[in-house]
Amino acid sequence: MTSSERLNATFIALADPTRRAILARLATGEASVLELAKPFAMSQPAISKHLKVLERAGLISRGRDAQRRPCRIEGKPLADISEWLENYRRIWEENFQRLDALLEELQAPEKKTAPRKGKRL
Amino acid sequence: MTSSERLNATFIALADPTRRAILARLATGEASVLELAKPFAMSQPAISKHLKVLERAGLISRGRDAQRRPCRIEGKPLADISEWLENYRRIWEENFQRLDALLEELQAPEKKTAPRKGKRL
DNA sequence: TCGTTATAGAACCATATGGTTATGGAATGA
DNA sequence: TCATTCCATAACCATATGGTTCTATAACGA
Repeated sequence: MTSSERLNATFIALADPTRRAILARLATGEASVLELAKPFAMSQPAISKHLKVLERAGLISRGRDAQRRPCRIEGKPLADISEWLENYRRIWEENFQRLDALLEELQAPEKKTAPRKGKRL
Repeated sequence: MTSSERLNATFIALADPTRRAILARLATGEASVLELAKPFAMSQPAISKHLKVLERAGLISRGRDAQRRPCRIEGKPLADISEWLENYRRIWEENFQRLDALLEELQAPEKKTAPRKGKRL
C-alpha cells in the first residue's frame, strides 16, 4: 500500500462518527466487539464492518481471548496524518493572523496593534 | 452543522488523493478551476465536483475574477482536525515508546531491561 | 457431547460517490 | 450583437458504503 493509499484509508476510516466513537472508546483500553457495539443502536455485524474499516487503515489491531477478539487502538496512522497536517500548519496560522488583524482593526482602528493574547492551539 | 458533522465533511474531503492534491496546489496560492484541472486526467466537471466537496468542508472558498472563480485554501477545518488529533497524541507516543523498548531489547538482549508495563505486543 | 457465547460472513437493499458526456449560463472581448 | 471562455448543472452509469437479517464457525462451559 502506498503512502497515499494509507492516507486514503485512514481519512476514510475517520470520516464516520461511529468509527470515531469506537476509537474514542478504545483510547481508554481494549474492548471486545460486543462491548464496542453496546452503545450503538446498530447490529453487531454493522459494528464488525466498521471494525474492518478501522483495521484496514491500521487504526486497530485484534487479539484473541477465548471467544473474544479484543480490539486495540494503534497510533501509527494517527501519527501519519498528524505529520501530513504539519505541511499545512502555516496555512491556518496565517488565517488566524488575518483574523486577529481584522479583530484588532475593528476594536481599535486607530491604535497601533498589540500582540495577541490567548493561544490558538 | 454540528462539530461532528464538520469533522465528517473534512475527513471525507481529505480521503481522496485528487482533493489532497488540489489542496497542495492551493497551498501555493489561489487558482482557477481550469488551472486546478490541468494536472489531472479528468474532466472539468469532475474537478468541479471535487471542489464542491472541499467547499462543503470549508476547506476552500471562492472568489470572483471576471469569468474565473478563483479558489483559496482555508485553514480552519485543518486546525479543527489537528485539535481533534491532539486527543490521541499520547496513543501514538506510547506506541513509539513500546517500539523503542522493543528495539532496545533486540539490540541488547543480555542486558537488564526496565520491565514493560502491560503485557501486550 | 451439547448448548451458549462471540464474532464473522453472505445476501440483500438504499443511498452515496466518482466518473462520464452534454448542456446551460454568466462574463468578456471583438 | 455574437462568439468565446470559464464554470456549473443535469442525466447517467458503475461501484462503494452503511445498514439489515440470517447463518456459519470457533471456543468455551456444563
